[in-house]
Amino acid sequence: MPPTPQSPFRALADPTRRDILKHLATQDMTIAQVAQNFDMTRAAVKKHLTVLNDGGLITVRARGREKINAINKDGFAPIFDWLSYFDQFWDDKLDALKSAIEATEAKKKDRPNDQHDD
Amino acid sequence: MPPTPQSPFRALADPTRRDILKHLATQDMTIAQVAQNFDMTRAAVKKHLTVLNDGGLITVRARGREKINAINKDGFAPIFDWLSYFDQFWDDKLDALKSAIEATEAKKKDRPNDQHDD
DNA sequence: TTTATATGAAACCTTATGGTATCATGTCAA
DNA sequence: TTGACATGATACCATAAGGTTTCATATAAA
Repeated sequence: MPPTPQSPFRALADPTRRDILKHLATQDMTIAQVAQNFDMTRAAVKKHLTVLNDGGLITVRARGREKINAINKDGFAPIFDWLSYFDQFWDDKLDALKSAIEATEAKKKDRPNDQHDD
Repeated sequence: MPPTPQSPFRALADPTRRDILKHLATQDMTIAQVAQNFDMTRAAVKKHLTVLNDGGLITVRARGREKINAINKDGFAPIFDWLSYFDQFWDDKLDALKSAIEATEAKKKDRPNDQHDD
């Protein structure tokens, strides 16, 4: 079944799903691994992962009987695109973000191999 | 009653509310004015405006019997803050955004009164 | 003051959402 | 092959969400 495309905004609406993304940002994880971080059943976590996948915010690949969930940075593009519509109203916010980006890049220059592992 | 603080992410989850924000970006509007742009009752639009207000994405001020709804750019800060957590994983996306910011700023310098219409 | 207008609020309906429990299926390991 | 394990899928439940209608209230205009 092809993943039902849906707005990533809906996927971000739930705090549990936002938490899941933060966990997945540190490393790719199986469903069970994700579920370990939450006080709910694996089935519930799996549902959240389905919504995140439908929203394009994660990708899922099989590894034997396991499903490896990984953050999909490209899936966030629609969010940035939508936010950019407001650019002209938010110059100060964007300036701050721009500074943050530059700070991040400077940090990376210091530690070029700061990577997450799978 | 103080507006119930809530996640702006939830406020952005609904496409109608995202549309409302685009309209409010062009000009402040009364509830009735906002409702004119949608094929639903004023009461339904008012509910959406309440959610947007709870999420901090708009402000509401009274003008006589009217309520003027205005976009609240500061309300988007939590969204940028949250997204910035992922900076280290998204450098290319952020680079693109940075370019977009710079392009926007250059454009503003050229046409300081550039306004979009829907 | 009377009437029209703009909003507020409540009751109600339908569907979506977030959760559970249970069972089926596919894959790994003895 | 057999048993354990990771996931898939379904049924079910309670509540939230998005919408309507209706009525109340506050302000504007005659």
